[in-house]
Amino acid sequence: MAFWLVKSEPDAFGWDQQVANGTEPWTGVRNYMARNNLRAMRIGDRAFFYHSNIGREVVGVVEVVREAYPDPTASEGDWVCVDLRALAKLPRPVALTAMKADPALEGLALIRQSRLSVMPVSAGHWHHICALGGWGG
DNA sequence: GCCAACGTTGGC
DNA sequence: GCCAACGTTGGC
Repeated sequence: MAFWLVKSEPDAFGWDQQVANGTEPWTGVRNYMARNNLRAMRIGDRAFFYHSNIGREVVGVVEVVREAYPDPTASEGDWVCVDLRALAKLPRPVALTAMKADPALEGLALIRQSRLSVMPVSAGHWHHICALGGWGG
């Protein structure tokens, strides 16, 4: 199983909506590196749900339930989306500032490459952030 | 609201 | 194919 992190501005689409919808097509990615990451996702992979701009924290965990398929919101180009299902809310959201300050999370793509919207997370980093969030999952 | 980072576009 | 201009993202 691989681990990922996806970003969303809560203004546009937040964790509460993800939970309300259950399964949600993760559309609108228009960046090649992010697209490559979407394509590499496999059913059963897990991803952190991160609130950018407002909150700036990891708030929950989602699971990949459908692998990459053409993004219906793209009028041209070969962009893809995946379906993500809400799995768990973190008992304690993990703030960007906390992750930046944590030596165990050195090299985290979220910190290094702040503009990427879909990124891989190493197993080590994944488990560390889960622990910070109070989630045993 | 500002600005740095950085991906994309387009002129040459 | 280089590089300047531009647009967008996202932290502060």
